[in-house]
Amino acid sequence: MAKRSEALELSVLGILSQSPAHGYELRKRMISVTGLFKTISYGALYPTLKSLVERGFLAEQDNNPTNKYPKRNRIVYVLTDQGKAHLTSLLTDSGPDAWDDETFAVRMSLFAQTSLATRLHILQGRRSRLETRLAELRANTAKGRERLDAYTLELQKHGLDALEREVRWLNELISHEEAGGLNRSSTSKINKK
Amino acid sequence: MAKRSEALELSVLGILSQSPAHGYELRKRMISVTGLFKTISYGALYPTLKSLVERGFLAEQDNNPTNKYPKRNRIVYVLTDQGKAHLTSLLTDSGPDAWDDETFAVRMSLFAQTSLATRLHILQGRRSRLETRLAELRANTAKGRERLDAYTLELQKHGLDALEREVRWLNELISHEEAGGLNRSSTSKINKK
DNA sequence: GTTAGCATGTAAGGAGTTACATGATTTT
DNA sequence: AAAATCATGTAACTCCTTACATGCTAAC
Repeated sequence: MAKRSEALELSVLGILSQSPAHGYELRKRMISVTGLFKTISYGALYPTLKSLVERGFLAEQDNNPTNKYPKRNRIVYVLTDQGKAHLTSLLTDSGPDAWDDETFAVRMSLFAQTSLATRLHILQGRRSRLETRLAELRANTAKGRERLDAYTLELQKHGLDALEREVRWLNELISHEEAGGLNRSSTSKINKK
Repeated sequence: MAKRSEALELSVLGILSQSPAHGYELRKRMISVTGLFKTISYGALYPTLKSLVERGFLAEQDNNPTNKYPKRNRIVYVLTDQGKAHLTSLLTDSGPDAWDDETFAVRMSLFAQTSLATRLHILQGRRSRLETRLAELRANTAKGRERLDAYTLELQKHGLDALEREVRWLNELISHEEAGGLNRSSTSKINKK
């Protein structure tokens, strides 16, 4: 249970850990990070915020995010200490959900707040998840012989290609981590050409 | 409304247009084509089949798909004439839903049953959808300057790269279509290197 | 003979979208 | 002053997953 909701909550907590924000703004920031994949409707966002407040993870700052825009009926949300602790624990105990397409991106965008061990755990888990998919698809392609038409073949080829590419990318990220993390080494070596 | 359901129904009808099958088998075939992206649970599949039967698009062949496995309580589904017509019309009048990630793959896997005009329409629609996303992301990246950490940047770069790659792929597919379709020309020119 | 895989189905519940409802503020 | 955009929220509805319930057949 709680599959996507975990990803949503995680990204809300993650963004708020960087700076407080109100719902409308939150959504835009979410799109810019996770937006490669999905957008979230207010019908999902506001109830989530409400629930996080009820559980003590967020507090409603009645106004002023320290900058522009005088006053309005905006509600600025801030992480509570409990919320920070919750975020840390979510980030640390990553179950197999963390290898999912949607969740992985959110988690990686929060890597800066995690330990090397956690990062490696997630990257390797993701890689092995993709390798399993890859193996299944290849077995299928080889065995199948289901006289597929040119279009379906092209589609499969493209999908396979994208998967292989992501695995290579993960391999590079893992090497970098093992050599001290992305922060330390030059990032330009990845995806250089 | 009916967003995913359309994709589900489309892929059921599409697969059955190639040959009759029962639910269990159908699901496996679905995974092999669309499986790059998602799998479907029986809790979704069987009710869908039921509904398609009720609407007259499918008929239940009580037994025997002409081959092995003597008899069992398997239900083999066949497209009715109405179902064929429905499939054709779904394939032809493709609204903006057809550019969605999930739906696009299903539709492309059925390209062999469509006209050149339909194929071009979908490929171009998909491309312009991706180009819009791309433009938004780039604008965001350029303007933002939200001092993102190395991990988030790497993630964005990878996402951008994948998007650009898909656009190039679509461009090649479109050229090939304009030159007579994938069937006619050598497919090896695409994704050769 | 018992485990593993084939095969179908339903009920409860989760998670999110769409559509609606409302109002302030900024831009034209 | 109208239009666009910012901003929050709720209720109904849709679609799907999970968990359960059932039974056959093949393999070990």
